[in-house]
Amino acid sequence: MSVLKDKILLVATDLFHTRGINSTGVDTIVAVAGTTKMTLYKYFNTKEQLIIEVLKKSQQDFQSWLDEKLNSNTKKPADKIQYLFDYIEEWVNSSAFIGVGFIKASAEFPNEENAIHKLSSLQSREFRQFISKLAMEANIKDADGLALQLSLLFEGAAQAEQMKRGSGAIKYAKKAAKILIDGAIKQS
Amino acid sequence: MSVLKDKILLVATDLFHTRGINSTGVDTIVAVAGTTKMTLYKYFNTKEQLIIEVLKKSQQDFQSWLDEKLNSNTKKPADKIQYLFDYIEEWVNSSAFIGVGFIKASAEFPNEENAIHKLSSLQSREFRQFISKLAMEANIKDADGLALQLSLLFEGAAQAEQMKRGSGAIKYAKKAAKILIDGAIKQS
DNA sequence: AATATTTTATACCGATAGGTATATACAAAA
DNA sequence: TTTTGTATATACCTATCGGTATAAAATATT
Repeated sequence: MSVLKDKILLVATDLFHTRGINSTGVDTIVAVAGTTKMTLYKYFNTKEQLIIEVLKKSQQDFQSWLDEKLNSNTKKPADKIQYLFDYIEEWVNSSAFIGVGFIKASAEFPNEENAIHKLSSLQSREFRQFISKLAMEANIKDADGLALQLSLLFEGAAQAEQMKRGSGAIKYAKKAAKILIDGAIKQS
Repeated sequence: MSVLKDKILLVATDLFHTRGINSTGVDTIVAVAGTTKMTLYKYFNTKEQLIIEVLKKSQQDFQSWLDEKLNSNTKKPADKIQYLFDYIEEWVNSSAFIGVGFIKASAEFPNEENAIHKLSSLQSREFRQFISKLAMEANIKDADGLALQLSLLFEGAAQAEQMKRGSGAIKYAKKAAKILIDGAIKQS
């Protein structure tokens, strides 16, 4: 990938999170990235396409980071779900955390027919399925149900952190997750 | 309140939720409301002021509805928290539900210094305190902690419903809430 | 009925939105 | 060294943004 395309993606990601997507013009992006609109539109057909690529990259980066964290922990796969919120907490509390892309995007593009909204919805669903897989490996009976509940805690905590940075919401989300996981295990 | 001001507020509320706040221009609002910009700017100094009044009214309406529901149920105040998510479910599943204003607004105005963001943050905090009061009346020890957890479920479910209408997330949020409430009561 | 006052409608303001036509700078290939 | 193709920069397009000056219409007062 071109170094400039990468720079544009990086800058756009930051600006979208700190100023909002619709409030960030392409002129601002290229100015901060130190390039021009012609260059931007060479790599991205439209602003919508840029938004979509930003969202995809953000989610991929997070998933990769999370996968590695979970795998570096050499425990049995069945135990991964127990550590999920520890890593989520680490991620949320890291200085690099600037929010969850698909949460913000779905708010700015509420129309369910919109391509960006559809992608956000898909990413949310995929993350839930990822949790569900962890739950299944932990032999939890209602894996999908637990995954949905944990994803609500995750999205709620991300939301809370967006409203007030350093809210500490994730700490309580983690506690709630433990209660729900333990309860689900008992019934399995 | 003037009938036209009321109409503008109503139309703006709907458009903000269905199209997004930043994506809805004042021209569109007055066109749908059947009036003109001069009239709008007579009642609201700026678009920001209109947004703020829309947010305040939305939250007041929801709180009033919820209060009445909780009070019409003639149970002891200590039991109200047990029914909280039943009413939230009713509200979310009603056809009138179009989302939670402060959640969307905080996503569109991420800057913590922004007046709209500050209001969103305040409303989220106030709702959490409302839940905390219910928890205290139910003699729950860590009322604030439980309230925070329940608010995460609430905001997560609202988020999920925003991503995919009719997701059924609220049903599982309700189940999770029951587990957390029962657990908190046991420790009190 | 004539005047005074408020409300509404039209037309416009500069700034910025996303996007592009054209020209120039710069490589690599010949 | 000249040619050829690609990447970059400048300038500009139309549409729309939030907001307003001004004039017409409607209402109230005398």
